Amino acid sequence: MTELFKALSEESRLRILSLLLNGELCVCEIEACLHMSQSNASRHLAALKKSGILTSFKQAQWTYYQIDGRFMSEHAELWSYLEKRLRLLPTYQADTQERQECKARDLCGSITPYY
Amino acid sequence: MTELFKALSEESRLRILSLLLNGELCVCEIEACLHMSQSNASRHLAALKKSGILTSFKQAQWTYYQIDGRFMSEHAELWSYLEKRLRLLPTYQADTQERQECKARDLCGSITPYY
DNA sequence: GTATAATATGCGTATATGCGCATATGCGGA
DNA sequence: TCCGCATATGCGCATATACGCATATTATAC
Repeated sequence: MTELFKALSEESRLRILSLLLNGELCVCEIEACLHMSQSNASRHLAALKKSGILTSFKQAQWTYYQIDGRFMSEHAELWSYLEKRLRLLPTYQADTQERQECKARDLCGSITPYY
Repeated sequence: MTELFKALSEESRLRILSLLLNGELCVCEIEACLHMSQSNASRHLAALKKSGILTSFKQAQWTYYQIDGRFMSEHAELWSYLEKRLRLLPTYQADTQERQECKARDLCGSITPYY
């Protein structure tokens, strides 16, 4: 239980989660949206995955991370709380904006081109 | 938001919260139930208070801590989640047992003698 | 196979956190 | 007012965590 809260007690990780509310992203996209170093992004994502909040899958040379469905169902109330609060983060608007620009620039060979 | 999760990401503090599910306790009772040092108990309680989860009131020379009503209402979903999970902590049964024995021994001049 | 790109990880450093010990502060009773 | 108990807090130490830099690993394209 502490592991879960530890994972959630870091601002960068909460911002990552807020970005993932709108669907999966690869490491380099997170990196770009949050202006953080590659190693830093990778580590935070690994931490969130280790705690059970995220899952990942590989597509070519990219690793995509997304919210774990099991996490959402097994921690439904916590997740419902998070979902609302993450959108209220002071950084949410700007980060989401970056996300769109990032997708528009098609950084990685977008795996989900049609939307 | 990270402040809240930071407060919750420590096992001793979660155990304290689990004890407070059954009503307010003073520092020395927490100390006795969880077998922790006085300074340690005091600090954890101060941290939980600072994060907005607990409130305190003084009664003679004792400081009593309890879950803050505002926290429960302003973070209703999180609280609902916590309430359930705290009772599932592996330490919950034993800690609660200690709590009863503690109350029975009437460590401090119990402020709520009749129940 | 070789080169290149994306991601993961080892290492060192700075900072944060938990804890014990000692001490300060607050409160009540003699 | 002086003493004793409950609580808070300063200090030092050990450990954990976040970060950057460099390097390893994995996958693709040539």
